[in-house]
Amino acid sequence: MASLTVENYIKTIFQVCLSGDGQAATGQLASALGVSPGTVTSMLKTLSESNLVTYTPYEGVRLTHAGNALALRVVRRHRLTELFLVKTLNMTWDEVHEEAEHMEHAVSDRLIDRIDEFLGRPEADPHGDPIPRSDGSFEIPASRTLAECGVGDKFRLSRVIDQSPEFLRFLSNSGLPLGTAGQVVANRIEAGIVTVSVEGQETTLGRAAAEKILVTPGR
Amino acid sequence: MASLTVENYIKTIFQVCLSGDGQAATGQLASALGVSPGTVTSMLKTLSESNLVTYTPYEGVRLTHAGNALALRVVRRHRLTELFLVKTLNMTWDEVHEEAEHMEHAVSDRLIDRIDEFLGRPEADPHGDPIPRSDGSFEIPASRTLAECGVGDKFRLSRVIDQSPEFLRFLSNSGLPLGTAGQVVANRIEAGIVTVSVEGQETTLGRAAAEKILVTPGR
DNA sequence: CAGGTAAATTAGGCTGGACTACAATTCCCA
DNA sequence: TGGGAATTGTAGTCCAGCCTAATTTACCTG
Repeated sequence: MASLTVENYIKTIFQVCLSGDGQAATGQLASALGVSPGTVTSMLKTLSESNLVTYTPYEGVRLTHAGNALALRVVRRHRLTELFLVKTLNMTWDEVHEEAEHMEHAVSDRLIDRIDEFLGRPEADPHGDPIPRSDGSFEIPASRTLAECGVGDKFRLSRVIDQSPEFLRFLSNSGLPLGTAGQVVANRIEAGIVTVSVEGQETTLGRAAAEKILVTPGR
Repeated sequence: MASLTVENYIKTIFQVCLSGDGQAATGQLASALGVSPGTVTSMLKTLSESNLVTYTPYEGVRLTHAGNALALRVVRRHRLTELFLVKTLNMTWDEVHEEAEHMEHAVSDRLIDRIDEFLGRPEADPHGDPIPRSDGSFEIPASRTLAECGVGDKFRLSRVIDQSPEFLRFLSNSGLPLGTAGQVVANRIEAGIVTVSVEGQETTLGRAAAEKILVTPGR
């Protein structure tokens, strides 16, 4: 049985690998986990001995098949927990991450499967993050960032990368919850802004914010 | 912030104290927690230094005010979690204890308060165990064991002490879920059995089983 | 009231997971 | 292409929790 610490390392390696070149560097893990680089190095050896990762000193770490499977289980627990809290208790998308961060290590896979069934086998969590399935399969739907859209593009807001409570609350307050349909009315690279129109209402976002929002082509 | 281990020690001390003379012995804690006696002794010193317990070597341990408050918070989290799982996912009373055992350390008090509200501030969990309130108050309703009832007594099944899945399933299968109303038709101390009638159906229990079932006077 | 037994404590040791300080490596640029 | 900066790795230390074995205490009974 993987310890809470091991699960967190594996999950973090998974996320860093996904958002980069498929490898995770010691320093990235150290800052993501809030521990010192030396601690990460020694843990990577441990994980390597457990055959959860392949580790090449001074180069990086990547998940083995077993490591990937564990990461997907942890991510699945996290995301289904988030959605469960939203659906049952009417919690908001900015509240659930913190709770799920702890609960993901405490709920059994059996319980998670029941939650999955109760929720009707959802594909995504409240932030639009795809949910790994119980058979270990995992697909990331195609999408692009709002910053990549051209003027006139119609879109549907499908996923939010920056999940800080502040950003999520900003989106809610701006009438931009998940699933929102809209159209890009301006995208000025020089000025670093993107303006969208949603139900007649225009909102302007900085480029950094627009890059944290994923969209699919709108209707 | 109390560690998972500390929370488990405090909760166990609480339970042992309640079911006995208000003190917990080292050996009782060791077997309840599944650790060696020596381990308990050293942990009791730690807890004592944190002012969660008062510890007298060779005599026993009892909770301080702070220790009692912590125990009630853990018990509250456990019991509300159990009821939440039963209400939302239709889990059965023999399934939820194990899950709650882990989740009680992972859910925040804020989340628990929302669950409490969602459930309508219930008084008892699926086994009839009373739920400590958020203000720290805690009352144990008066009751007696089925073994203490006399022939002819009408009762309502209010709480089950033995919460092993096997026993709970036995009760369910015997038509004796929580809340069942019935009447004692025999109580033979020499034979060590108690026979009850529920909706015309008679069931005979051993004395040990009858002592694990609490009842309130029926209508 | 002496001695045996059961329970509790002490002593010493181990492992997981963290730290700091220092050494090695890699990278990048002049 | 050499050298400094940034990144990694190594070594040694610490603490929480656990163990076993040896010792001490408390209690009970003859």
